[in-house]
Amino acid sequence: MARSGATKKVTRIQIEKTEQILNAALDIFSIHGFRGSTIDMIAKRAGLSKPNILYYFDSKEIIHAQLLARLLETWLKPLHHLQPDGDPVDEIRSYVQRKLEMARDYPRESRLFANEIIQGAPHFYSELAGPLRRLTDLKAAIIQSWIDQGKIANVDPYHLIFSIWSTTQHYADFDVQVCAVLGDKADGRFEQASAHLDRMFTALLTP
Amino acid sequence: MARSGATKKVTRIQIEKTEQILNAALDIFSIHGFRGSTIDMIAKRAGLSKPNILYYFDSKEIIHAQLLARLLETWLKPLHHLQPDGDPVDEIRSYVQRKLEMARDYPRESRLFANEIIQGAPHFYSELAGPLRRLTDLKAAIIQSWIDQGKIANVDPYHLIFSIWSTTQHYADFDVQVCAVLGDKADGRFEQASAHLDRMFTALLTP
DNA sequence: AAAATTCCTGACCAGTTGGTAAAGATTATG
DNA sequence: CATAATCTTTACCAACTGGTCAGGAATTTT
Repeated sequence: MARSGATKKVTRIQIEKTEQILNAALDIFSIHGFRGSTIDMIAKRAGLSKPNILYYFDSKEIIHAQLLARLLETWLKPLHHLQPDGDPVDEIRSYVQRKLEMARDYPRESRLFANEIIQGAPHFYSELAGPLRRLTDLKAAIIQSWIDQGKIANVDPYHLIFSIWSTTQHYADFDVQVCAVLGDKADGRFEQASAHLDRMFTALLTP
Repeated sequence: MARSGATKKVTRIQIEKTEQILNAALDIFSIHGFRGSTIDMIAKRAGLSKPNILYYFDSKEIIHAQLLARLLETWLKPLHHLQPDGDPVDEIRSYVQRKLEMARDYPRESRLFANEIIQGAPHFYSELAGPLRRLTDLKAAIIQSWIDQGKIANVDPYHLIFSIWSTTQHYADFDVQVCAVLGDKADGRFEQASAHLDRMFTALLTP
């Protein structure tokens, strides 16, 4: 049975194995989505038996929930960095770059997120309507104040943020398509994307 | 047994029911992906029994394959419209608008596509590397020629196209997130997006 | 309206899936 | 080193899944 709360002591093996399982589960869930993944797939990937997985996590749903819970934290971090001081255009440009780096370095997390949202966020809606919305409101207000001060061009702050999310995550979620279309030019795709997106958002925002 | 090729005559009922089934299947597959969907779900949605579904389509995979086959056609149509004559900036702007209209009017198709790509395009890769790539190459060349003639700003044609795909499809695939973040402003999301994307790509492309 | 064809259903099957129970193997602890 | 606690496996189960089949119902054709 999975350790619940603070009642029992956490052993070395528990730490190792839960990490191992969550890592394997991220591989599987990020590709097949929740319903398309099986505990056996996760077990095989983790090099453990199915009942052994269920010794550490009470159910498939709990593994998934734990991955999503970890995810939001990682996911919102780059947006937290967007601060009112400093040059506005540079602030947004470097947010774009951080987001693109995340797409490059954490594609599994991006796909897990995308899978969940596409399916209507059945396990994640409260996080969207709660923390994500609050943070977005906060940062949209900062962007709006820059607009009001004439420091950046007049854009819809929310849709600017959507554009940043979509263009950067595209390079994680749709990587197969990007590579298929680029062919042998695909090797440098993240550098090309970096330059392109920098140019695009600079052009949009420079007053 | 499913009618194969031109050997047998196609009846009225066959036309109605196959349409009904494909429509229901699009509902289901676009939400749950291939592995996450069951024939029973499709049957229930179509108001038919499971064996009845399998009377018209030999297998679950064939239903999915047929949806994907129809999809590419619809999907590439807006890009076909991008023509070398006419004002370059306007050509691209209206491509963006057509793509956004598709995201608004055909969100299920967009999600079916997204699900397939996120999972590594297991049933669709040849379409990506074949027709999609060829068409993209063609249109990228047109865009490049506009750049060479100094009619639009210097951008990477491929990544410009990726930006258009990602920003527009975002409003279909991530609709739940968009609505959750926008709250009561969500009603006008497509009009806002239209104005925002028009501004963004105009700013990017105007020389 | 009879015959031929097409359509539909209930019962069924074999394989998969999430999850359990109990007993054995390993590790930590007094 | 004995003993308690933790960890792992084998065997298993009930529900679900894709798909089949034989026969009955509806429809079309003659």
